[in-house]
Amino acid sequence: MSAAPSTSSSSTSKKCFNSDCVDFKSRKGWRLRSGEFAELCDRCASAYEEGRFCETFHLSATGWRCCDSCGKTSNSAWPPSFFYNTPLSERFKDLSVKSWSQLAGSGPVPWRQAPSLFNSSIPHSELHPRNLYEIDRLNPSERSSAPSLEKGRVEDFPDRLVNGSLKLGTRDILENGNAGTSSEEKPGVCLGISQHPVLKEDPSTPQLGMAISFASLNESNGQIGGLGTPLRQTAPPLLAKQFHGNLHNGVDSSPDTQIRIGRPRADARGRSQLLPRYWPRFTDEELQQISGNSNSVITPLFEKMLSASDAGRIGRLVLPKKCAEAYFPPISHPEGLPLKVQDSKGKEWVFQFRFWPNNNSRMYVLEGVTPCIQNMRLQAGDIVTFSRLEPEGKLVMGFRKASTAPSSDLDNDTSKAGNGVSTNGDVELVDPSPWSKVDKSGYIAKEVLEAKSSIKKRKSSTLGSKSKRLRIENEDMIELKLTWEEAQRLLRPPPDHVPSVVMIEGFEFEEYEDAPILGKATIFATDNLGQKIQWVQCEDCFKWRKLPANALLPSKWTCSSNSWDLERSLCSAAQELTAEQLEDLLPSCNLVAASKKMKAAKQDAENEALEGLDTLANLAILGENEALPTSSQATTKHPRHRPGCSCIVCIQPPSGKGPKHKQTCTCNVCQTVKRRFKTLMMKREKKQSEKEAETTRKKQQETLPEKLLDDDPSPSTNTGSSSPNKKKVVSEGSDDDPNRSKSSTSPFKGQIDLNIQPEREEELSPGSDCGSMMKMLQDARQQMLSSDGDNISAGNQLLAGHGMGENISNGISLGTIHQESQKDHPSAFSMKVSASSPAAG
DNA sequence: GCTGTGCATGGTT
DNA sequence: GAACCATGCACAG
Repeated sequence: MSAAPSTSSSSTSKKCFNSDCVDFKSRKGWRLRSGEFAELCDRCASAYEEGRFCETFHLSATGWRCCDSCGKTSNSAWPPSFFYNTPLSERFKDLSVKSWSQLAGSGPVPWRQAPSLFNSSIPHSELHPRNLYEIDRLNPSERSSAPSLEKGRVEDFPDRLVNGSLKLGTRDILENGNAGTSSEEKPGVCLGISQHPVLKEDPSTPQLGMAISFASLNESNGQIGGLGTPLRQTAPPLLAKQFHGNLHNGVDSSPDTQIRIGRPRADARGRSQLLPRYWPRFTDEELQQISGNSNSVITPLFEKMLSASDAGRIGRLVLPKKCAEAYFPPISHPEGLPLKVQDSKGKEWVFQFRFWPNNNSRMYVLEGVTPCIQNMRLQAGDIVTFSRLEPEGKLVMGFRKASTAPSSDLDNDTSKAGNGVSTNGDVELVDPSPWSKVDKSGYIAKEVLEAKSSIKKRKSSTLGSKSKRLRIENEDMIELKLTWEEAQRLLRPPPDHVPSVVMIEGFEFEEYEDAPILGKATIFATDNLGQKIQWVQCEDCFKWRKLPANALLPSKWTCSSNSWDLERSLCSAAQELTAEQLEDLLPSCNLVAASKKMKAAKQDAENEALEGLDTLANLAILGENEALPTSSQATTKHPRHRPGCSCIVCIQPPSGKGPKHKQTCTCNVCQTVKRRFKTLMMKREKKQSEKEAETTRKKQQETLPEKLLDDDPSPSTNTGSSSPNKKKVVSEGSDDDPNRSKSSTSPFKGQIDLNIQPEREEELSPGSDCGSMMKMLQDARQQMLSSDGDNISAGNQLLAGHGMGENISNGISLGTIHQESQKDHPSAFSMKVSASSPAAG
């Protein structure tokens, strides 16, 4: 076997991709892994188009070659191929008699056992939905215009009868290389296959318990097509377009046949039957993960975004009909079959694959998936992928969290980034919940953009198609709330890159030639020396650190990353910024709180305390008379919870009349509430004391002449605008260290009353038992919402400064942010905050 | 009353 | 308008 490797980079050369060729390139060949096309000379291009090259991709030796393993006898100097446009006749010439004998003896083969496009290196955008059957029906001349046949749907699914011998035969075929057929030689393959409607229930159809193996084997080796002897006579031109990718899946069992982990790859046959949203969009990493270190070939079958029903507790995963019929064993009885599925970790699950009669059709479901879904920590909006390992034939169920799910709409390389949102840690910008993730996949962006400008038209997406059900409900749209300005702050140009600024609807937008970087939100300022700096908050200790203004930070930043100030590279180091300074900085940067809140939303659901606080706050906000979603719904929809979560949040009944917490309760939730409340109160006190001090000072200045006459040193006559109790607070002085424990003169005297209402100092008493924690939170929120901006900011800033802003309940924090955003940025992204909205619930 | 099952309904493509 | 499919809902255990 010779190799004439040439890489995609050859595009810079004028030489043909085939290094053995001295001609100059002039035509495009197959798609390279790089996404470019191999550029070929006429001669090589013709050879390529005629299929005179190895159809097995050899990972270890890129480029063209002749391959003994797959039986190609083409000019050794000419390249292997992805079998793109390979005439069937060429392929079938390579079939060994042995293979066909075996095939003949294997009986009818489901159409789905036909060749597959697995491991195609052709991006989805290059793959036209086309199933084998369709392809099979094409004659060579038609193949050249295959795309025009896109709509040539196959009305009748091929029979999926399978018998036990088929598997062996199939495998044999696979192991013996190409088992393709040509229209000339095996004209009956497709016809025979297709003559049986898929829904035809043939009682004689063998019911294979773990039939995946056979199906997979067959399917993974497209060449097999309908292999029954009678079908051979009618085999249509096979395996043309579907082999955008190499056919090596199982075709070539030679040692050098290797999995090519490439993205995306799929079975064109299957895909042609499937809606695009079910097309498998595996990344290399995913495939690699599935395959592990084995030499198994992965056959991506399909994927599906989990609906609420799928991810719910019912444990029924509705399978796309065509996927089920294409890739799963045929079932003729509603009871279905048990199906072994291996997850990406190698754990094996057994689901019941069955169907329900439905409108003269069927609904296919996998039952019993709840444990698996929970094990994978999947939620509605996440994507489950089904693939098959060859030659084992194992069905593998993978998953892709919505946060990293490639856009099901984008068939381009951007899909890897997924959802149009960078996955490089920036997902924290949005809520990690499935719904928010759904959001991320385009909906929020769409809505935001629509709301803010007409920059981009709404993109219909798979998600959009499911919009009614998957669309974020108002009450779920709680996390992302950024103004353009804020969003701009998050965008950083790549280092040493100066963005150009464009004006859109009165807003300045920085345009980056290269993709901007979503960095950690920081506060830019100028230090005493007049130097531009930025303040960044440590993810761990929440202390603010001063960094050079040009420091480009990752979305997650901790003190340990502080290479600019080694003395403060530890969380234990004191914060340079005083509370006052921080306070001065923060009002203009609620972005910080917002971003942190979003970041918190991304945090794993393990932080029960914080979650509990959120929900408790929500409960308080909504009021006990306002219904929350049922516990199950909450579990499903709560941004930070997963189905089955039994934390205090998720177990809250719809009425909110969940478990009450006593003052002595020391659960995480209560402790967190206490801690936050304490901090909040400290901040308030401080604020008030400052106000009072300021007022007093002014008053004193105003009354100074009088004071000269009046020896009364008491400031008791001051202010009037402040609470009568403030004098006492003033006397206590402010506390620059928000972490410092409250002074003994606090109304709480070291004891936090979970039932108090923070803003009503007259009600602040240790013994107060006037309300529940929920009521407290509710009042707190109401106060914050009804307070002036300063108070709002104070509360928000305090919490943000303590790294809690992000953990405030949605209602509180969002309400706050919303208000400020509306105030400061009339065109702020107005992500609904119905969770905290009075209209909600 | 809860849960699971099977089917029906209705939105979406 | 048909097919698909997410979800609702009645019913049984």
